Amino acid sequence: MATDILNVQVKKESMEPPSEDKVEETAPDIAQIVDKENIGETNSCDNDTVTSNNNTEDKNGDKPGTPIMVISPEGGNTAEQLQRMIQQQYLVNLLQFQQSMLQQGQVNQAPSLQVQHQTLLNALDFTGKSGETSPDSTQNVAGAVKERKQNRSIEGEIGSDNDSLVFDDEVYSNGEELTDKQKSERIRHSVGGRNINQYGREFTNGRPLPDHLRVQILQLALQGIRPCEISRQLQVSHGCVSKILNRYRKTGSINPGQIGGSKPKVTTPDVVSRVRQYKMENPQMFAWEIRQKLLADGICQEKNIPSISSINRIIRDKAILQRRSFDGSLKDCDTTDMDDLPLDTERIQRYMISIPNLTGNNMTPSTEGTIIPVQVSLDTAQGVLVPTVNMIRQQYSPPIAHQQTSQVSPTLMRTSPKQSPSSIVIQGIGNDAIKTNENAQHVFTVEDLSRQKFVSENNGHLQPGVGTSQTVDIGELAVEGMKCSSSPKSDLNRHNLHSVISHLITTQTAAIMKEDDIAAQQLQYQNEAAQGQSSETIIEIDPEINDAVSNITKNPGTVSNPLSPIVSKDFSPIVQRKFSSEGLSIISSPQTYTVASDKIGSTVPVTINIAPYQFESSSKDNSPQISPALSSSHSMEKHPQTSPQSVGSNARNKSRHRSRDSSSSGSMSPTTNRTKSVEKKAVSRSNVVPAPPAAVTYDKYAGTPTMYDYTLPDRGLGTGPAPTPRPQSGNSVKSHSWHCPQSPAQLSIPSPALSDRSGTSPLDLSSAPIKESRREILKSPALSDKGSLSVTEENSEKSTPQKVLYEKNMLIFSENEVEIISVGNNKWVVRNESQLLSMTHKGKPDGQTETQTNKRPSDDESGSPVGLKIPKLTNGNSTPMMGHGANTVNSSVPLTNGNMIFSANVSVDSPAGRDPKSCPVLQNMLKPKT
DNA sequence: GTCGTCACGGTTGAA
DNA sequence: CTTTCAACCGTGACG
Repeated sequence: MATDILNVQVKKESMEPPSEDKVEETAPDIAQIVDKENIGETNSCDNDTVTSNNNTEDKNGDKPGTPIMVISPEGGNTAEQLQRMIQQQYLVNLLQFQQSMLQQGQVNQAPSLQVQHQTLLNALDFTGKSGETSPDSTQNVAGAVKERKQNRSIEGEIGSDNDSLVFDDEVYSNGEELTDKQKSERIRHSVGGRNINQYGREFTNGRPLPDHLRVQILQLALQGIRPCEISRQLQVSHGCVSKILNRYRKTGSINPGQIGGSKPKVTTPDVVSRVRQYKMENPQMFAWEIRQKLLADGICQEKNIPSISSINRIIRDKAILQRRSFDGSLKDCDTTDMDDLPLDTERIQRYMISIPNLTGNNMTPSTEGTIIPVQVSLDTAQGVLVPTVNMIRQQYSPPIAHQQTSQVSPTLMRTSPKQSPSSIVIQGIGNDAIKTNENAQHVFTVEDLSRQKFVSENNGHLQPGVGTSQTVDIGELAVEGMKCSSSPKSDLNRHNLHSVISHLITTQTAAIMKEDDIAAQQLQYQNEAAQGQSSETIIEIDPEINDAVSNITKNPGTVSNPLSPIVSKDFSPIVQRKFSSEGLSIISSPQTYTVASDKIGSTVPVTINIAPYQFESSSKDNSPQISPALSSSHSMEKHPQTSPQSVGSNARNKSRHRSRDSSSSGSMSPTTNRTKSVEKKAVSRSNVVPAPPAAVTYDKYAGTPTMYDYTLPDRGLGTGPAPTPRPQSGNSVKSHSWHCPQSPAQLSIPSPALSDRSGTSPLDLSSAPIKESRREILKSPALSDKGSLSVTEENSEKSTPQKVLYEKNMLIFSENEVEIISVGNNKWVVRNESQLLSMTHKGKPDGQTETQTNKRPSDDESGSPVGLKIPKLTNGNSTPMMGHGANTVNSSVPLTNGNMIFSANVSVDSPAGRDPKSCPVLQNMLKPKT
């Protein structure tokens, strides 16, 4: 009351200081003060209602009933007023406290008022030298106020005090009689940032609790009063009381923290240069290693050491700069000679797909026609093939997206007018699920890409910068992509996922192809495959390719034939899983690096269903970072000459073949007539084991292919412990960058993975809450159908999962696929939401792109917002990329609270006969959010 | 009923 | 000067 009045008077009217005698009142005189206050006809409320008051007139300025004690028209200077105000407030606080004690019958137990007096002052600790302040000394108080002015805005402080002290008479007159509804209503109608909390006390959102209340909270707590009681008594939310008391316990202070302002910048130019230097000296260095080195070298101290993310940013910026310069160099290349190169585009495509990092990197859902160029450069110095991935970021977080676009390889972005009739849609590359669709409507073939100036290959040598010098650790890129995923959402992608999916299901379900159609497509595809037109089903190894593969395999580090971007004719590692006999399939491509001397990007249209995946972390067979599907592919890699049937269980093989057939059916033109003989032929051919490209790569690392799953956490950037090499060499993602000499734990870098998982990398999602729906999914018809194995099942067979990383579900529709990843409870991530969105608008294929020349994203940077104008890839027939809306805006938008987004594009294949709604995950997603 | 936690909407001030 | 961003705030809901 009195306190409130005082504060209000000072702040609002900033005028009359309290009468001098009041100021000099000391604790023993509280009774006197009380009397005066009461005399002041200020309150209609009783003494118990300490906070009640009549400040309304303060607000309104015209309301009678101003306490006498406060009014003093001839107020002194502002400092004096403030000083007096504080003193008065302090006294009132004491009064309130005493009253509270009385209420609780603790008055006798309370310390003397003098003691309380001093205690309160100490608790306030205005200047950090609270012991010097004394209510008896006006000068001291004034000094305290002055010091406070220096540290914090005195106005703000007063204002904060006011926040809790100014009450609306209307509110207060009702006092506790207000119902919750009324209170909430008041809060709703609060004006000027002032609100009324559930206890009826007015507060200003965002401003700290006034000091006197803080002190009271502390005092009451020290008296043994329970927080809930304090909360009620002081009309402060219990959360606030808890917070303040916790702070007091932890820090010994009840003062609020510093509000606003910025931390001193730690990424000084010196640090930046050092980081870049370290990275340049050792490109495989992890961010945490760099961090450690900064400390070791004395560049930084613990207090000003840049964070892992900062270091990564520095590195990324550097890489971007390099990429830009690299792109510039590519522009000068003569590409005319490349147009007629007889490249096997499908193989290139497959290899593209097989590259592990594509998934993780392609965080931003590419718009249609997005090509993810992949460079596999030869690190001759180390005798290791170092895959380099160029990411095309269509958009997204302005800074990142902008940077990412610069990484696009110009060669890939240039679309050759010549188009292959194969009509392989290049939409993007799914990291682990690739499906070709016979219905591919988007014609942008790998051949197109191949016709692009594949730079140096034609010249028989790797171009500097393309190869080793421009090598970018895939892990970093993947991490970068991951980070990108968390970037701000695109405003253009505000579509409600629920509505989108609903629409999808509605429209796509009706369009599901029938079994006959699927079979026909399979036949066609197989026929074509037999003719060597389709790489998907081609299992027979082309002698040339085989030789090339062999050569590369034997000399992985010395492969220098630029004209052999394709090592293997068949992308055998693509593991296809058919989950049902209905033509639904999930295809996982083992992520293996392929020896492609240039950047290749491709997309395969895929039809799908709902195929739940589960990634499980395991220190045993399967690395948690590799999808089960990849693991399964491993066996193939181990036995490259073994026919697919010999790999794994019969059921698996069967399912694999089925899925292959199913998926492959989508990649061919439906116009071709298919005969049974052709089918048989194709089948027989399919038994021939293709040379696995995986064998070509990374012999240095136990001869295991380097694979990278988008599930991989930050590998190269080191937010956590360096992942241990995968036990299964075949599937393990191995790169020198993985071999960390020192665990981050030694660096005191917190990593949840340390305690319970030894083989996971820092950003491993396994830390994310696990959906318990695994069992559900296994039970779901989609997976249990006819004994077909789900990836999850397969994975569980191989190893005992210690922790489920997350759950991935594939929404597969006739021509599109949406990958939905469940990360924790009610947290969903849609990897290629843009596709999802574009699917819903598929009725309006973008026809404006027909003649448009593809431009590098960097070219578009200047003119348009990043990601808004996406280069449209067209085929030679000027067929616009369809179905994925060239104008579709990238949207790795976290659903709900999804904190991670994986936006790798996944191609889709022929329609599946399964009802998408059978997916439990989808069902959950479609549930109205409560 | 109590209490810790956290999302939310807000404020603040340095960059 | 405005904008951005990251700190903080108290509240209220949740478990």
